[in-house]
Amino acid sequence: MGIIRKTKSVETLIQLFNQGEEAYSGVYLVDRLRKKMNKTTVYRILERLEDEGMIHSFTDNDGLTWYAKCNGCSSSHHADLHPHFKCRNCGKTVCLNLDIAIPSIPNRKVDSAEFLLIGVCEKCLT
Amino acid sequence: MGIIRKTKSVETLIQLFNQGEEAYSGVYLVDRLRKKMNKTTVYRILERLEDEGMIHSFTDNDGLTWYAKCNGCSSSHHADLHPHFKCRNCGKTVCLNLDIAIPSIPNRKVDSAEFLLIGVCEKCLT
DNA sequence: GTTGTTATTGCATCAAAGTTGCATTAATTT
DNA sequence: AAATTAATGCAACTTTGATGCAATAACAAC
Ligand SMILES: [Mn+2]
Ligand SMILES: [Mn+2]
Ligand SMILES: [Zn+2]
Ligand SMILES: [Zn+2]
Repeated sequence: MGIIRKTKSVETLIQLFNQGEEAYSGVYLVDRLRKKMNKTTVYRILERLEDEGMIHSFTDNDGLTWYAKCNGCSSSHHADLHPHFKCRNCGKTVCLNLDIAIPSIPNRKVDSAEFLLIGVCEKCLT
Repeated sequence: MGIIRKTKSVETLIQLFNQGEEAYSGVYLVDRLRKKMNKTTVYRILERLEDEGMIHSFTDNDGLTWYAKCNGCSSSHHADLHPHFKCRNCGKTVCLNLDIAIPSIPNRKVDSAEFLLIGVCEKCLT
């Protein structure tokens, strides 16, 4: 699993993620690429890019899945323990380059965490 | 909005939440109460209980909605800024009575946060 | 207790976000 | 250039939840 062939569709998505540090929801990507590729293709490429360690995904408070470029991940190791920020006004969502302290909980093993901050972004504040 | 009439179905759900400190997913509740009430009714009562401030909801990493009893909330004020823990083995999910420090982010206003810890619960560890 | 009002429920139907099976197409290998 | 097989498109499906509407049942007024 993972990307094996560099198709036109794969290139399109990779380029999109490399453009900015923004995160994109699956829904948004399907709509934005509607004319270039099928929705099934979008989701399958996202899955492969994630397997490869090129992007990571997370779930927002509405249950939607978001995707963003990884920083220092590989197919063998996904190191994406950072919070995300979602603007409840414009929807723009980004990765936050912050360390979050994972609280240790007695008698439980914590493997991963999803931390989503919801608020108003810089643009929407002014 | 909010509960107005104490129906049998409402009583059933309230009792369920008062039994333990566990969280329940909508899917689980619909299935568990399948013989007592319609799934539409389950979701509508959950909505009303949340409006009332009796329960709160959050979204897990699979996009499912979970519900749990509130501690000190009212219809006017929902104070549920606490993390949740989900066992990836048995699925059991609970509220954690921990303070989480909401990081302040320059130029952004943070209103709320969802913090989900994923790991293995006490029972599944042993 | 009976009657009237309207919140609540059940049922059918719909909607959105993905997922799956399968035939076709197009990268990549030989 | 031909063969191989990963990737794609399309249609159909699944799951979670929401909605419209007629029937029912709380609750208030008498
Ligand atoms: Mn991220
Ligand atoms: Mn909780
Ligand atoms: Zn914004
Ligand atoms: Zn467990």
